[in-house]
Amino acid sequence: MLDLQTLRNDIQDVAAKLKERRNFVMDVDTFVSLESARKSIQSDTEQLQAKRNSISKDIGLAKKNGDDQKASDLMKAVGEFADQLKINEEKLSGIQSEIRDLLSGIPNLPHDSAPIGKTEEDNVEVKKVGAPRSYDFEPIDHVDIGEHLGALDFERATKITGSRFAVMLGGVARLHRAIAQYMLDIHTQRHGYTEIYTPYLVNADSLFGTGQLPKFEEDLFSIPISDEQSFYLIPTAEVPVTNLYRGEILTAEQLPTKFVCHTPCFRSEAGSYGRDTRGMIRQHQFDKVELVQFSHPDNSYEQLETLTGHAESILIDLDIPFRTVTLCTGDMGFSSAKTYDIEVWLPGQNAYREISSCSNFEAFQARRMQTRFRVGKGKTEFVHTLNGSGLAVGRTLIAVLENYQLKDGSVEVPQVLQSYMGGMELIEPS
RNA sequence: GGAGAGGUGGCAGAGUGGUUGAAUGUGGCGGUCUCGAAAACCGUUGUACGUGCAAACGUACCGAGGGUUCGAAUCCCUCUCUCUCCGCCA
Repeated sequence: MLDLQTLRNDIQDVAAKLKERRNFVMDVDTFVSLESARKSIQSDTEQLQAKRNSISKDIGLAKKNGDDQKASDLMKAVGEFADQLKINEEKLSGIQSEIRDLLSGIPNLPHDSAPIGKTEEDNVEVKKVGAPRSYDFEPIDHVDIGEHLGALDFERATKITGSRFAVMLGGVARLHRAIAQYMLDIHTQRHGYTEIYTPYLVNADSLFGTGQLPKFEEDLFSIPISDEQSFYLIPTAEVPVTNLYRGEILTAEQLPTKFVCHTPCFRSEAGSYGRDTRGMIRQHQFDKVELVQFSHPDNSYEQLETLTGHAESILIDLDIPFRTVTLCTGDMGFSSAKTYDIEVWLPGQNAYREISSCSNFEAFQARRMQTRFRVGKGKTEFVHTLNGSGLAVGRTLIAVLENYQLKDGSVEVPQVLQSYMGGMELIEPS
């Protein structure tokens, strides 16, 4: 959510920036007319409320003094504007919720350092680490590797549930677990994150807080629990972890607070039919190790750099080539002010594919969640929130399988993961 | 799942229709005293929004949302959470 005061003061400026950078057309006229209506109705309403409150106090006093005549005269006086007050109050709350609805559908303003562009073609590469290795055979993709190993079973997953699910077996299932364990250990021990375990089902308020609702409900799996309430399967650990401090006021000393959380993620992938239908790239369910930070506004951009570095370090340790790009303004998520994507090299696709997305949301989520901090006894201020995948476990598994494949169809276990695999150095066909 | 009891300020805990944004205690902050500290005493101590250059004034908020009333922390309804007992269960 953008700052309402800023919108009131600089609506044209904000609208121009949103158009230029996000190709988002803001309904300025509606906003301006709602605001001016709000202003006059609120002022009228509060004046009437003040009048009613003061007369009501006098009624109390009159009754206390036994002056029933005066009391009933005063009650009559209130009656003269009671209807008007009620109408005003209803109008006001209607307008306020319209303003809120409008506001909650406006995406975040990109940071000045985010490159302006429309599609992923306009993303800017900032870093390229490691060179794709050369193979003396034609590298195959993880689906074929999994098949050779007898360790990936998409058909049975489809039978059990449906398309876009996977079953992993034996060494590959263990490798998947090892990758998650390894990432958690690195981020807690080397990078100072606190491990956190959270619910996988969240309520609508939490999804509003991080920006998935109200606009992107079709991307979520929901579970109705009563006529008026649903729980939602988390699309990312960002949702429960960031909402940890929803509605709370932190102290400045608590910043930055850093959490790492391993969860499954559930996405309906509506609107992506036909894309990445082969293999594990795009699933309804996948595991992810997520990094979340609550930061002081003054250094959230430095924190974004270090957080991105934390995610990259996993690929460096695994010795898998990757590149990091700054997303252009047109390719960024709704809530983000700046995003780096880390793209891992997949020999089976002969391409770099997204494995992590690291974003600074500035106060956009904090404002929706009402997460603030206080300096000493001073005024409260919104925190900045950041998060990044560190990394997507399923895609890391794919990257390991494809980058470490051997000619005979077996797969080497990366050095750093061997201790998590009971010393196993090679995954062979079962 | 059944029965009962409750959600009040950082915390504890009063308050069942009328100057109650809320007693009292405690914690926090400022001060007096002291070489300093403790103790004691005095003062202060929530959030958000609106109008305003500001000072200030006003409005809303006692789990959430509705309702009754001139007036609601207090009465009514719905939801939610916590606790106790029973049942079930990893």
